[in-house]
Amino acid sequence: MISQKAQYAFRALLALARLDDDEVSMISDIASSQNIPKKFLEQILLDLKRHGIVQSRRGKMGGYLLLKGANEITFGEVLRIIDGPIAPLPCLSKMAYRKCDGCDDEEACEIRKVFAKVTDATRKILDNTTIADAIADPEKADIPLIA
Amino acid sequence: MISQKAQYAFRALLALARLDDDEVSMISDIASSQNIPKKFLEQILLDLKRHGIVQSRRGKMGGYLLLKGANEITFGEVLRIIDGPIAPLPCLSKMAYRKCDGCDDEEACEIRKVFAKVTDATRKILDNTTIADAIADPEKADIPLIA
DNA sequence: ACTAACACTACTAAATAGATAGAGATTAAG
DNA sequence: CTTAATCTCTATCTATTTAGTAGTGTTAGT
Repeated sequence: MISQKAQYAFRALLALARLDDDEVSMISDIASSQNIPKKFLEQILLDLKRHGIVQSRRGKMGGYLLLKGANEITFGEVLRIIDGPIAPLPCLSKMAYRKCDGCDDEEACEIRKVFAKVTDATRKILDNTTIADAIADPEKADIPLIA
Repeated sequence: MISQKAQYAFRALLALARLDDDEVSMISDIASSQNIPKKFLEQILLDLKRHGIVQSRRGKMGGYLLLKGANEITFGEVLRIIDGPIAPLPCLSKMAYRKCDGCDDEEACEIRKVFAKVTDATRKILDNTTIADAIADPEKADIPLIA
């Protein structure tokens, strides 16, 4: 399961992606429209800001907006920021590789082989689906990415 | 990430699958050969037993062995027993469906659509890979399951 | 200056993960 | 039939993570 926090992050980003150009959205507006606890959302957006996904304007008339284009923000990228590694085993993670406890021979590990397939399949989807794709026409989203 | 417990379960099952017919393996042997805390493994095997995956013999000369054939035990099945639902969102789980908090229209949810693909891909792999497959010749394991 | 907005840090409660402890039940062997 | 080996079961424990709350600080528009 992905965390509640990650779900909130996706909801917020989808909301921001639907804004018109140069329009901003306040934390409290996103919080109420997306059913997210305001103070929690604050932290999430701040985190996304630090990672270069969104930007903010302070003071009156301030708010949040995307920094990158919606078509440049992948689900994988966001999930890694909020929830950490996508790989189901530490030994399969690119961003946080670690040998599994008590595993001597990684190359021979049968468990690793099976979950390597899962990881590949998951990455192919999440790293090739952007916020823009998700908002776009559902029919289009089903067209294979690799022609 | 799958839990440490699930990793232990897989290691134990792979070890049991490598036994000769009618041979049994003691918890302590599996624990020491697979680097698993013994008392923890006890609980895991008991759980697998209750779910009809392994069987046990008590008393002297006792131990554990598989109940089902290694070619009938899928990774998905084991993972569901130990870690619970495979789906990354509650609204995508078959075994433990639940509406996501604050989600009104499930059919329209863009997040759900993206993660539905992840879930399908993951299930295809985990529900079609058995303990026997994992132990078998690695070349064979790469042959697509659906011809 | 006032006020509306984001920024930051710290704290907390509940759940989960990863065990550990110890008494009980069963069985083989002497 | 007693002993020792082995699985069975329930309870407990600690650390970490999750999900959130609180409060103070900073910035910007009017």
